[in-house]
Amino acid sequence: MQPITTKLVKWYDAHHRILPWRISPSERSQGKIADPYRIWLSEIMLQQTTVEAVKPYFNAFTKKWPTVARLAAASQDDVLRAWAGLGYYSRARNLKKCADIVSNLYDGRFPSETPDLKALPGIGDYTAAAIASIAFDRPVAVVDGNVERVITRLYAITTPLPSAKPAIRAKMQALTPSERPGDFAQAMMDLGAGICTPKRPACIICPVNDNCQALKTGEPELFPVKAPKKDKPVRLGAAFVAISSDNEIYLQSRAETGLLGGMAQVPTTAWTARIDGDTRIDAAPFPADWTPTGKITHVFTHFELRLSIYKADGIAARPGVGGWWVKVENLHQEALPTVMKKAIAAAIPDAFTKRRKPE
DNA sequence: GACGCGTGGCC
DNA sequence: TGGCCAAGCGT
Repeated sequence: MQPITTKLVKWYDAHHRILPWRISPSERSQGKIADPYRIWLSEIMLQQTTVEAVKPYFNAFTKKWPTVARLAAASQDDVLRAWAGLGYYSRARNLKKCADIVSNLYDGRFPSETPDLKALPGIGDYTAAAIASIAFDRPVAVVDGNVERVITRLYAITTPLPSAKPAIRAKMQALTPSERPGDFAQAMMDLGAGICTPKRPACIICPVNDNCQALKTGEPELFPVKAPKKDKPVRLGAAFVAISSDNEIYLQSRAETGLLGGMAQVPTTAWTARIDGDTRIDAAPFPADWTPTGKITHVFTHFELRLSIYKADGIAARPGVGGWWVKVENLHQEALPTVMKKAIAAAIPDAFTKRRKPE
């Protein structure tokens, strides 16, 4: 019987996904070489984010900024505007920082060894290994959520995550070949994404079902075992959509770090857990006829936000405290996170009616 | 090691 | 429908 590694690479040759940032085995045989810039960009975007969500952003970014030097020449605000909607905005801030370093200190060439890669902003254990493996053929263990699931099932590891991570990494390192380590890593991730899925895995067509200890238990879905998660608190607040007589709305910049750091917002109260369930308008950005116009709910990773939306129409004086006014039809050019688009849409239902993915 | 950090799709 | 999940990182 062939080893697991061999089976998976053969399976990858026959069944790999076609992705905008991927050089397939057949393309490589025709001389195509992986571009570390595109591998890096895709890996940053793919952190905790689905392939389908990433594709349009990846295409927009590479069209706008074909090289790391071009990305380094952009402003952080340009990058945040292009990233708006993709989430985890510290990734975009670190993306720009990393591009600056690679462009200026590394002469535009990404380092190929994992310690050097890990030293760059936004690149941790997983991403350093992925770039070293996929772009530079280094035989390092690439461990993401897919690999954790595949490995814990192959070996029926019952230790809960994250405690099991060292054991998972050791198993992955032992499987990783010196020939085509990048294709092997991508084979593990494609297997996890398409066959060895969290729910209802397709074990019947899995190329390594003979090797799977979890399948032998009869309940492969029970792997990986995870530590219980905490419940989400609810936070409350109010947001203020000011509309001028010229059909502009008032935006502000959020603080550079923390939640939605550097992104745009409409004025808002603090978001606090309160037992009275009420919000007040004494924190409005300027005096106006603030009218309740709806409520929105938005679920972040670690809390649920319920915002009461207030609207004021026909403001002529255009007062403000350090923000700016934007025509409603130009709102899509701003670095507005989804929660703020929801808040604005509560006051102006057709503000974002045209589907705006990136660009 | 635990926590802060977005968003959209799925059942 | 709401809880779960998706190619994690920084502190």
